[in-house]
Amino acid sequence: MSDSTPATIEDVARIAEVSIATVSRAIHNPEKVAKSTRLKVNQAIAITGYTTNAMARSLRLGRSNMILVVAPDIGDPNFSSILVGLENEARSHGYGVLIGHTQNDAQRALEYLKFLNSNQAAGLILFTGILPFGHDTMTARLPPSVGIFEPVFNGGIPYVGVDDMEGARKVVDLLIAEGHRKIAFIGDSRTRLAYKRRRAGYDAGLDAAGVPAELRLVQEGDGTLESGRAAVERLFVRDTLPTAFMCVNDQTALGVMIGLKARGYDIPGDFSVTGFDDVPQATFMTPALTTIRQPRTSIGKHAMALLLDLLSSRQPAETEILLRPDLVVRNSVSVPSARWLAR
Amino acid sequence: MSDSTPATIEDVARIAEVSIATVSRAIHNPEKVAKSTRLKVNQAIAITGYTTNAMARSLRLGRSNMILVVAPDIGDPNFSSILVGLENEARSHGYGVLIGHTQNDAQRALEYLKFLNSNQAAGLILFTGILPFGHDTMTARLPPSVGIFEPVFNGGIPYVGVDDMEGARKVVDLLIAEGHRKIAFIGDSRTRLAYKRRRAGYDAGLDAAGVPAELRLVQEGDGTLESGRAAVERLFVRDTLPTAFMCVNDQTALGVMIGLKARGYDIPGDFSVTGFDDVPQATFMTPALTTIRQPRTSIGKHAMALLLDLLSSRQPAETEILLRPDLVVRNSVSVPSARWLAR
DNA sequence: TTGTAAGCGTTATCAT
DNA sequence: ATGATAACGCTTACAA
Repeated sequence: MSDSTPATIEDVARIAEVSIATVSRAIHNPEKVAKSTRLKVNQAIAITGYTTNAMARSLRLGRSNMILVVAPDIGDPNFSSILVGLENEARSHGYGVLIGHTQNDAQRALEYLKFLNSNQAAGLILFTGILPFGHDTMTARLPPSVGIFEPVFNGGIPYVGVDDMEGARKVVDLLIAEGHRKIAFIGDSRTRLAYKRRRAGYDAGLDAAGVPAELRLVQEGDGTLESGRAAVERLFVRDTLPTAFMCVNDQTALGVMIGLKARGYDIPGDFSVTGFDDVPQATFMTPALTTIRQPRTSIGKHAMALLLDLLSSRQPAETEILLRPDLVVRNSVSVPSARWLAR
Repeated sequence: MSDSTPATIEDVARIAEVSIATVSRAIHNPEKVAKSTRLKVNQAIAITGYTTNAMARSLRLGRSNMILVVAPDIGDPNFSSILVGLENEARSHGYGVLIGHTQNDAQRALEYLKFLNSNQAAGLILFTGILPFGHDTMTARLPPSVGIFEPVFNGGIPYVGVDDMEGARKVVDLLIAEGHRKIAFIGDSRTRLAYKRRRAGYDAGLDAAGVPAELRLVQEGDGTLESGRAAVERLFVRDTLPTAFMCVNDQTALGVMIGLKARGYDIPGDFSVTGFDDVPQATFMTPALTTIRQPRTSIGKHAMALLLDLLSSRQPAETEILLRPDLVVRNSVSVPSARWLAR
């Protein structure tokens, strides 16, 4: 009973007094074996504590029950919530999640490719910004894959993201509703599609409200705290100051707040500031940041579900799933300061 | 060349004009094959793009190259930094990291046990608070394992943690140096060893400074924000107020700060507050929290290294590795308020 | 130094 | 409805 080596299908077969083929069938095609036999097998399994050896199974089947999740930075707090969604969905379908951390390093990424080549992973979840393994030719060798946040390989791979444009619209609409007309946009000029979409939402929102776009109010940064602070400095040099700063992400918003405070301004008394992402720190900023929440766990869940569908090739696979982001109203937005309106 | 199915060892052997045994040897025991043969094999490998099929290898070897990491909450931001350390170390030794998320649910944990039974993982990293699989008898069935933060199964499993007592000492010493004598300790009465040790550090620090311990200043909570707030209320009912609140963790400290602010006090003007852990939000609290930093990435690295050692049974394995925590001085501590000293 | 062959635990094909 | 058996790709005695 308390054997040192784990029970194999053969042990089960011996105890149940059937062949190993029958045991295998009893497990995977119960309807193809007689009820009485099934019973015997189940008892034998209970007695032995048998579990299928996944290695042998994968070898035989030619594919594993692992999904490789590759991200540039698994230490990113944004990553972990998505991981929860990915993991839950995978587990409930009998899949395990293998994680890889590329640090945006192609060499690292290549090492993970080996997990795929060596059949250790049946599918792949790719986080934005990676797609590092070689080039187009690579696509052919890739197993069923799903991207997170953005299309990969020019749309060759389906992805799950958030409707950035809608999120940005919600922000602009709030700002407009509060009475703001001079709204700066601190963007991110890096190539992520998400950033472009947030900018598009800004443009569309202004347009819908009949507010003429002022290009001088649009500052391109790189999504870092520092670039937010720098944008404030640049804006203060011009003669046109905004009454609100709409930022491409929370990091940038934090930078903007720091820059504004350094100049002695009050938020939201003198200027309103908004972010995007709702990072964990957003609640703790002073003032607490009004921003857009990414439904992270949900993104993970959907991405994994899509991948699992791909694996069983049940569906032709949608190429894009966009989730609805929510506006989180906290304390960094109020009406435009009379100080500027007066000018 | 651009075959649809991945190359096997047989393809390599055919091209190199040797037997598959020689190929295997050329890969894993290069010194046991002639230089010229090795060359031929390497060329053939390059031509075919061969990668060892990990499934077949693991099946044959009887163990995999995966490490299962089981945590109660993989969404916890503290988890992700440790994960980075774990992952880096594993990868650099050719191991992959499989993650499991138990949500403190024994049922979930059991599902992961299957990964072990089915030979999908060669080793196990356990985060505090899990040890959910059955009881002692289980220990026998466990593969080489390492705990994080705390001993598992009464020390049956080695672990890597932080020297909590030393960390707590650093906090007390700081407080004492600033002139505090009435220092409250807001603890966590749950069974984690770490909490006991932090308390021990508090006691030792007071003792070393010749400050008599006042039991009334010690409040036991449960590590949550709410328990910090509650502790403040309880303390204010007594007649002995502290000048500083030393908290068992950052969450509790946040609760204390909220409670104090609600009563109209200034931090650190009226009271000093300290935490432990240095969670990401600590910088963003107002005031920024003075706390103890857990060397998370390093913990992960050491834990994985220890496990890998265990796997190759090179060492008798130390049962405890305690890392040195650092004091992070920010703005929540200053000298005791004259207001209280005057009393 | 190299080759032959057994066997790791499965699943699936083909008989029965 | 069930059983025998080949094959998945690899590592490692054992022989040569």
